[in-house]
Amino acid sequence: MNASGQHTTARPGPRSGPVRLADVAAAAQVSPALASRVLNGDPAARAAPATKARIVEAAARLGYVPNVAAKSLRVSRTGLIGLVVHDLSSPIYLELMRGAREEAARHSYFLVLGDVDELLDDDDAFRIFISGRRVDGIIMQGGHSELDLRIGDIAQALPTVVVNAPTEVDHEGATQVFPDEPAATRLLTQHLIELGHRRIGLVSGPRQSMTNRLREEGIVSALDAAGLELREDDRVHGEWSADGGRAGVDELVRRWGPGTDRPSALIAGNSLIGIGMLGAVGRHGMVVPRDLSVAAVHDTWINEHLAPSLTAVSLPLHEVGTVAVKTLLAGTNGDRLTLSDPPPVLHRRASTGARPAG
Amino acid sequence: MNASGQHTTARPGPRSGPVRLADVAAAAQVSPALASRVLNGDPAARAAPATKARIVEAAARLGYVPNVAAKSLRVSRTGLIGLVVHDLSSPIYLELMRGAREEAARHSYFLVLGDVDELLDDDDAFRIFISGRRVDGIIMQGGHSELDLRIGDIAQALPTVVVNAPTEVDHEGATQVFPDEPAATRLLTQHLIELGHRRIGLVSGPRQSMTNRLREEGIVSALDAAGLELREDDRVHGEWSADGGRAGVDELVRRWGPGTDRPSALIAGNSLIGIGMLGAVGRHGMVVPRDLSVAAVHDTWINEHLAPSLTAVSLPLHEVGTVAVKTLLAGTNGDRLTLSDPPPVLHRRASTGARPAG
DNA sequence: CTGAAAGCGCTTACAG
DNA sequence: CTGAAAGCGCTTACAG
Repeated sequence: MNASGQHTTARPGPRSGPVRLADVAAAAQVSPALASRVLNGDPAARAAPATKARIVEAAARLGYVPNVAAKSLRVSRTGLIGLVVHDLSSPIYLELMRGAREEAARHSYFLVLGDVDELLDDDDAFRIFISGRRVDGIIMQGGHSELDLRIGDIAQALPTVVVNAPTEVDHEGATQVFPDEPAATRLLTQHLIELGHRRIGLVSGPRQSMTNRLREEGIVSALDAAGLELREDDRVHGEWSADGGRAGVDELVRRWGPGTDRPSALIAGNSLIGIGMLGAVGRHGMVVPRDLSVAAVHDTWINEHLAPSLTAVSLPLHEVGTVAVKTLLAGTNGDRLTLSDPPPVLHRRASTGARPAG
Repeated sequence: MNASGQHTTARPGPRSGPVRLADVAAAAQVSPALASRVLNGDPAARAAPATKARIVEAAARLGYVPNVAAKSLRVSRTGLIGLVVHDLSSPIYLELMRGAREEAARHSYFLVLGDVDELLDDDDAFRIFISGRRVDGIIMQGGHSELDLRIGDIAQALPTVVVNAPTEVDHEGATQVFPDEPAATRLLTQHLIELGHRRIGLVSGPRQSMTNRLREEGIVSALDAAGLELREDDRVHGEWSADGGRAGVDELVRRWGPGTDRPSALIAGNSLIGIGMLGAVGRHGMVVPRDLSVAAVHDTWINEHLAPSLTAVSLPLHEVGTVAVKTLLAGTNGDRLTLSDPPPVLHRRASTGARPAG
């Protein structure tokens, strides 16, 4: 159109690939630099409103979506958080994952799934995940003895938050976030005491695990306040699973023998154990709660649908997930956060009742 | 040390940041190009074994981990697969997620979690996830009406595999992977027929959902082969949840009224519904399986621990996950794969029994 | 076969 | 305030 007749009409044909920032800039007749600043809301960019509008409009019209890899390379941020879980088949931590995912989304972050065992087995995967700047930070479930040993190393390479299961020792730089476990089991125990139970047993996970110890601590303190105790022969430790719950009840029944005095109520160390216990108690010919009350840690949707429905105390797992992400993104470091908000809540259901008169 | 005294001793101080390919190359005294080729196992790189060893050794010694962002930018591959799920609180698809994660890991891929509703609500998130080259491909659960409508668009932007819930129509370019639903419910129904049941009811998810239709198809065909039918008034459709199961039983009981003839067995459209049904049946004063047999689709670990334990047919969800990833990475396109390996397996448990004599 | 060079698409000191 | 230029760390045609 102009004198030379070239520059205005001879615009390069539409590029085949995805729209780049340069395309937007060209369309809006500004430099890529300015386009970048405006699109990213840089306050220093005080272009004329009309110019800004032109850039935004061009981006929208062309369907511009920033190339994440290029951005990452430039700013050394991936927009990803690694979530390392023990076992993707346990529903207990779904709520935690959910909380973490939601909070991440609020910050325009996405979650990348890692598996503890795989990461430990595959050195390459471990290195890529941890040191390959594949993620900006990592949230991992504590309580896995082998992985716990490496938390220090991991935290050195990457912002790290350990959730849920506190570890023995503090780890240089790793933040820990977990629910107030003793408060939860205290509540559960008090409920049973109020129902008249004087001897209360426990089926839980590995005895030495921090999680078990904290949960026992709450039980013992509540019993203690009532002048009662958690007897050595009334506790069984095993797996954190329904099978563990079943095995625990089997073991207790074996110990009791016929005619012996026995606890009138049992606490399940977690929700899976509780489910297993309920089934096992029935199989031994006892009726819950008439013969034995059962109450569990973790309030999941299943509890309400079990027969009998399972009394349980809720743990703020959703919050653990959100707080873990917040902490990670805030760059807080090395703290140990015990979540007390929301506090554990007792959900009374059909599996707990008054101590039998006998 | 040499004449000039500079070049040998004045090696640049160790760079502060992470080790780059250039550092490895320098340490091994080769070009970055060769280092890249050797480290990536490029068969064209036929350097002397000693040279190769030097490169590998240098990489190991320096703890070199490739920068994922730089690699991505260069090769236009992220090494990530997006997994878009409906509801991170449903345990049913954990097995699918697990299968997908494992298969992804085998190919050195990681999974990024997306949420259907969030992606639909947040246009930015949707665009970044789908078009930002944030992931190399996407696996999404079908059966979400709103998202199903956009499958075509998504598949156009990205290799897409729809799992589990087949959609109404085929989508240009999207592969679908799902279990053999009719085979599963056929097995379940045949089991009940063999137990002597002649009238069998159903509590399932939304009537028009493809998943429900396929599951009904199997039931009807098995009944048909035995000269029986699925009566209109013996089926209830609602949510795919335990609450849905409970509501379904409530509704059926209401319909039956006192003294009426009624089905002697019910099929649960999925595992959550089955759990809800078991609880509800008990609450209505009926004993399973004496008064009513219950059998469900999906064999999860919970079934065994319910009271009574729940008869169920397994679906190859783990395989759906692995096949989805394989398909995605193989670049296969536009097929509809019905998985028949492993075939559905019936797990007989205590919730199904012979038809009462009455 | 190997190396020098270009370039993936961004952002951001730096100069104007 | 804006633009030209450099550079994030890789890989890969291209030339030798």
